[in-house]
Amino acid sequence: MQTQPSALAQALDSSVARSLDMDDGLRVIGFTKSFSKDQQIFCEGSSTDFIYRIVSGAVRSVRLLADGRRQVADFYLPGDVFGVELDVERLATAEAISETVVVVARRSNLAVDPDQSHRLWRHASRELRRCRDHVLTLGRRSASERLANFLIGLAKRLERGDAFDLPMTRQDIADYLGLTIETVSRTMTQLQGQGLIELDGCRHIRLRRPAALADLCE
Amino acid sequence: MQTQPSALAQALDSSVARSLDMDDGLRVIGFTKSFSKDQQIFCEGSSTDFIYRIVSGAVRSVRLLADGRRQVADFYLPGDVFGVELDVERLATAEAISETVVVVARRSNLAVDPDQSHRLWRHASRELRRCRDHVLTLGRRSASERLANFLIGLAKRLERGDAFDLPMTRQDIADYLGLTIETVSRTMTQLQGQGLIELDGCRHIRLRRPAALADLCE
DNA sequence: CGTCGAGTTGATTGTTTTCAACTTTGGTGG
DNA sequence: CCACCAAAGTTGAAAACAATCAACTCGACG
Repeated sequence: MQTQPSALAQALDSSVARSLDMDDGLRVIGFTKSFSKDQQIFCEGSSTDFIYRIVSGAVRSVRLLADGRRQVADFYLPGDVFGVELDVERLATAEAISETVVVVARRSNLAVDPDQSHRLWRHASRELRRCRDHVLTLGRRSASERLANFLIGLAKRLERGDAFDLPMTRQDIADYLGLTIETVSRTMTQLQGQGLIELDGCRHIRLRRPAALADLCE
Repeated sequence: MQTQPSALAQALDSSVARSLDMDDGLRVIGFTKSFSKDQQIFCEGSSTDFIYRIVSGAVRSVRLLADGRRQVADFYLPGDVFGVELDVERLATAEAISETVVVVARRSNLAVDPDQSHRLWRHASRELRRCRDHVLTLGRRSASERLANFLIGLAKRLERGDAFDLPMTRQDIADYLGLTIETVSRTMTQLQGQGLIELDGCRHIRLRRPAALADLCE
């Protein structure tokens, strides 16, 4: 199964097609493509025919209200697949948070294999689960619960143990958690004051008492 | 394709198996089953092998935090299919809001037909879309924006024009919108005061200026 | 007609936002 | 290498919004 040369595929700034065996069994032949900080990967309303897997860097999925209020729907980290949707049009915009490399594949090339198709749906299903957890957080948790929950989830996904670098800015975190940047900042300080986390610069974090943090999330 | 008699199918309190041609093309042979107000249809952690379609009544999907805070993930209305998930375990509990009749079908009976399977996923996809809209609402909208958005969406789904009965209590609305019952009540009164809606009793609503309501949602 | 659950309204509190000033960080060029 | 600058982050004070606590009203049903 070869990727057809396409306008978009040819426009990709990567040169070599690479075979990629995804963790979850998704076998994809795609192209690597690099994005610089804040560069758009796809935008709301665009076609959903391409799916992506992050090689390095990080991505945010963003939606805007008419007056500019911003909601970050999700973050994607190295190894994550994103952009899998059955709808024809994208509902959100995807942007690179930092210098980011992704593998791009044409969904229609995968979907012909029912087995691959099933794996694609597994991703959509994971997405739905994350989205539902997000609803619970935004609907019913306080600022400190939101942040604690966020940090624990991030630590787990980054697989770096209890010390890691935040890939995103305070503004991104705020827009993900439905808070303001000031509230995120204050809550970070507060968690640090309680000895639950340790900040070294504003990006590097260590979870000092992960269990106590987890208690905050209920 | 016949439904196998199963422990659960036999336990259903309905007698006749009925063939149902769903609006969206889902062809299902299932059983009808009735639920009384507040009765559980399925609970968190249970198997996802059955899917449901509402014949009459209404259903809420609910998640709870450890301390009892409640989040309504979604409402389902007559004609809606719910309970379609790829995960093995259910993440939320489904409860009848009022006297409710549903058709129950075994997902594994449908999924063998790739065409039916595709239609099932269409539902999951719709669910994801609704969930993402919910995130945007809970993350970034004020109480009056949340309520206006909710009422407009409900009016559209109920297909009764601008006047309809709310199938759910204030508490359910509050738990769906991430507010308290008092805030929902006050916001209703406020929207009425602005001439945007008209309340006749606490259940019957008429949207007097749908366009102005829609403006509130941005 | 009385009771109970649901809903509304009022007063007050508390959390988060807003506005503003200040500090830190990271990158760039002298 | 250091100084400077802009962007990002923090902190403080005040305001706004929604939550909480409490009393009251409405409506359905016996």
